[in-house]
Amino acid sequence: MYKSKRISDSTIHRLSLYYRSLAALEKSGHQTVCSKELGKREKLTPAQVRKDLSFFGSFGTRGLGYPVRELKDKIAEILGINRTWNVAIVGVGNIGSALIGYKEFQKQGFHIRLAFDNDQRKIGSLHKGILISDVKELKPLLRKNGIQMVIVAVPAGSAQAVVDEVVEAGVKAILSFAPTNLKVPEEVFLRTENMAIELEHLSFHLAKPYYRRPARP
Amino acid sequence: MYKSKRISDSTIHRLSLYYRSLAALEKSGHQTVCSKELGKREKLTPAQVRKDLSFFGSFGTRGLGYPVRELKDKIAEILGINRTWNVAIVGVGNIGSALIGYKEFQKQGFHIRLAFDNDQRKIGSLHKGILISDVKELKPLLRKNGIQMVIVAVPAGSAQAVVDEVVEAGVKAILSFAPTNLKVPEEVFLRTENMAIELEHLSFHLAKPYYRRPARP
DNA sequence: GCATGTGAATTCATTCACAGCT
DNA sequence: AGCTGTGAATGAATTCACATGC
Repeated sequence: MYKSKRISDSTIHRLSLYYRSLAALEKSGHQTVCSKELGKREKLTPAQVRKDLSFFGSFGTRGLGYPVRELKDKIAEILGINRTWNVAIVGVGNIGSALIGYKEFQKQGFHIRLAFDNDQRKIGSLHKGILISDVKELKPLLRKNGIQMVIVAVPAGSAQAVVDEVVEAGVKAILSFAPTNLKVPEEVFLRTENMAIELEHLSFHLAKPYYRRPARP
Repeated sequence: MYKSKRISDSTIHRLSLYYRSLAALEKSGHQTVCSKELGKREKLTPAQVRKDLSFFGSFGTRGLGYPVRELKDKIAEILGINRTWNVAIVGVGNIGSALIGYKEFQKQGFHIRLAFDNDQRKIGSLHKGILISDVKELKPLLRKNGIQMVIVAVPAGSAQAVVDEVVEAGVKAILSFAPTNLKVPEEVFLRTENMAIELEHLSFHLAKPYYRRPARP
């Protein structure tokens, strides 16, 4: 039962995977699913699935498995995606503009409410239905629109300045695509994504195949 | 000296981080750096830095630290980014077109040579200097152009079919942005990125602040 | 003295294995 | 019988601590 143990990033990540499998199972009409089946779909052991879920409660029935619909809803609640979030994007370059149009975000309840840039040619124009505002207006607009998450997609050189403003506006969650280290206060949650690093994993494995890890069970 | 131990994904990831810090240090004229300083920049312990590097050799000098330039070059060699790679992108939608224009890839030696789509309106047109080919031509064109890595940025529904073709063309490294589970043979290295999952980490922490992990040392 | 490189110790994550419920 | 939930066991990653060399 509901333990107050520290939850690891990998557990959260796997919850997201379970959520997607459960959504697919629900669509195909499954009522229940067992940890073995769920694990098979995500290439994880049944024990891993059960352990992950056990951090948050007991959602299954012995002998039967888990109710698909209920477990999906429960995970949505845990992940905080049983509601909508107001998101802003700073930087409407390559990545920023791609994310504005990214359908998956809408589907999961992440609504892009605002977009910012510092390029006068972009400011004031519409991009996929979103008005692009001047980044000078960042702080007041974040506040006024009740933005809860900000995606930073500006060049490395301007990222820290943007992040500082975002923090000052009271936003507690930031996802950065700028390839640089950023400082935020303790209470702000920051994740940094770097697409180039993903490709470096590939090149590492191509360059040094003998380091390659064996396939998961 | 050079141990043949299995290298974890997290170690590879950190090598990429070190590489970036070293590049910055080199630019600012530093000749040497110690594990403490490098660790501080990446929010890691000095021991972690030394251990990571020790998997691949001994690059430092006791009492002094590591030679910035040399260590950077060594890591580039380990990561396989001391050379260029031929990359193709399949799917010129939001994500795909963003990646075609993503400057960091070029900088790291990842050259986007080909782009594919199934939309007749896009096929034959230029996108940021890259000709968009018909995805029907995928297999022969990958072969003819010596493509070593493929980035899959198509909708979930068509991703497996694309991946199958890519595998048949002999490509051994795939980075997928499709939000779905993909099957590849043992010898093909596949990584799946999911932007929505990144946002779910944020919402998890916003929704349940009491689960939040303490800041790293 | 200073900082690396590395076994040993520790912490964290995963898997095992089984009691307990349906 | 079938499958969950969970302590115990194992395995992996990180940190400690110190011998070694500049």
